[in-house]
Amino acid sequence: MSAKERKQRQKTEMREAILSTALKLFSEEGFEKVTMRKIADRIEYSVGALYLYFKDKDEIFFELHNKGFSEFYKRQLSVQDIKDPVARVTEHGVVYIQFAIDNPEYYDLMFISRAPAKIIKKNKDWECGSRTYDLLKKNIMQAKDAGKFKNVDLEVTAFSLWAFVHGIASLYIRERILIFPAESLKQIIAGSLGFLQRAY
Amino acid sequence: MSAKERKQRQKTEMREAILSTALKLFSEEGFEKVTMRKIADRIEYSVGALYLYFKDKDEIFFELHNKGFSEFYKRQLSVQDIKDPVARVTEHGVVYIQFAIDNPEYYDLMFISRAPAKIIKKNKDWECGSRTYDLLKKNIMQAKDAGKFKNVDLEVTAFSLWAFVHGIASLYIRERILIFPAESLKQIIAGSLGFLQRAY
DNA sequence: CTCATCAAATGAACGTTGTTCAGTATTTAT
DNA sequence: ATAAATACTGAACAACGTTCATTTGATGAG
Repeated sequence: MSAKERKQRQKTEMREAILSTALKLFSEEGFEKVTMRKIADRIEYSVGALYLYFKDKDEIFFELHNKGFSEFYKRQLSVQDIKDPVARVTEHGVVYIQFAIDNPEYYDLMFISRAPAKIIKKNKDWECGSRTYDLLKKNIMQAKDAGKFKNVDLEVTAFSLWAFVHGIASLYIRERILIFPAESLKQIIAGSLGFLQRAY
Repeated sequence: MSAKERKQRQKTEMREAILSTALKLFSEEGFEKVTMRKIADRIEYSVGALYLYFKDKDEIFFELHNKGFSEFYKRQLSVQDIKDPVARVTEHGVVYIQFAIDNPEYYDLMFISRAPAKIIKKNKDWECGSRTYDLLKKNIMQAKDAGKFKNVDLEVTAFSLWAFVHGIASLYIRERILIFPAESLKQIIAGSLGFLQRAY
């Protein structure tokens, strides 16, 4: 059955080619500038060919959104190196914001854009996101054992921390904090992460 | 000079007609579905006519964004009824999120969408936003006098509170919190506002 | 009242976009 | 070698924001 296997391999190879080309365009010009025709041009196929491998543009973006989460999870996992569970929780936030700053296009696609939302809705569980979320919750629980986050629900705590860092990241990416001069921005963000720790 | 005056009046009337039609479409179908042709159809003018009153679509959206801020400020101003300055700060957050839930399209345009960003950038100061922000800072200072927010910079505090509620609002609007069942969502949000108070 | 002037409004046209599908080329199986 | 299945093409479609040569309609002068 090597024929069928090869077929399968070629199919996934083509999918990968499309995705990596989309990713390149996407990083170069931002995901709003990525068009089906540009992708097709780069891989030297016709536009129509793309639709043999992906249902529509949103499906391509959904796959990129997954790739983003894979990189995101890797970064979040690195906080486990830290011994102190409380510092670990804080580091989740630092890493979160750093990811958003380093990969604004990815972040946008993952947490802001409506593009992959349809599929997220359909899948209902959003597995790629919850993996990281579970990690955060685990570390919050360990911080609880160390005496922090007393008298507050775990779900509420996790959501609060997420909302906080997402708020910072999304205001930054969608350019709503031009009020602050670029120099002081870093300090304000660092300061606000400090502020949040008062709630521990 | 009544002729010129009438001209002027007609000009602003037309602008208002365009804006209110755009607003209607916008509330009915969401701002991403609003097209120049649909606006033109409704007011029974040709597409080209719109461009005699607005430079481009973004300018229309920028005006709507301003209208949104006007309503937003009205709501935020209502917190001044509350005597206790600390409760007042908390109420800023409650009102903020309620506004986002009641007017998701407005909120999107005001704080998430890229549509009015160009003009925001050009104007540089974002007056409509800073008016509310100043109100918040004033109330934070009064809460400081009442013994809260000790040892933390005013700018950092204000930004932190904003980022927090914006995080909640934007995750809600861009449908990233489908994880939580709809029933418990309200409680989680209420809980997280409680969580934030631990940092006061 | 008539006519020239000028702003206001039109709508066809342009260059995009995502998506489709009848037709063509290529590969596979007999 | 030939038939069947699969892969691919690219013209075409509808909808988008935007532009501009043309037409319309109101205004004021003679």
